[in-house]
Amino acid sequence: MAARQRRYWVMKSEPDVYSFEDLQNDPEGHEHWDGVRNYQARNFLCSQRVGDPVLFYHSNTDVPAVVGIAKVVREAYPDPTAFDPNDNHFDPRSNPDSPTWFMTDIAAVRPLERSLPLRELQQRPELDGLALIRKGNRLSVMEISKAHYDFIVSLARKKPPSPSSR
DNA sequence: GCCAACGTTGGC
DNA sequence: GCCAACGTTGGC
Repeated sequence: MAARQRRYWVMKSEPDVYSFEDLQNDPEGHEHWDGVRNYQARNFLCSQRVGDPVLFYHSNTDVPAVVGIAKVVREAYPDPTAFDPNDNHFDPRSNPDSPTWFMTDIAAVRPLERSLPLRELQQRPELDGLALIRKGNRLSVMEISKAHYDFIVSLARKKPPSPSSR
């Protein structure tokens, strides 16, 4: 059977809550991505396959930016926080017999050579249409095209734009 | 802290 | 099924 086409992802996290450094330093080498309670993001999670590359994005911080590369190491399985009445993400409609919410495990691969601020990404015409830079975007898990993924990874190897050129 | 964008809820 | 109200996200 032919292998499924590789898909590429962006996953957002607030660095005050869980940063890329936290992922790198995780004693188990990976972290489960729980707490997703948006159907579109859930569907993306369930489409992830082991080995898929993930861009790690820091949101809700001084300089929102893509900071590192991770990868999927375990495919979707039920998110137990949905069953826990004491958890912030408790959802009484999800029951263990037919769970509504899922999570995947991801592991850090490496940090980018330099982090790429949202502001800079928004200025690159090559990234037109990228969901991450669309205003009002609130998804914590998004798909990204291979072209956009490759462009972002290569952009991190280039020098940042000089302030005078803005 | 403000506010725009968006998803969800619930009255009708 | 429509849509106003509300809550949340997240850039600024």
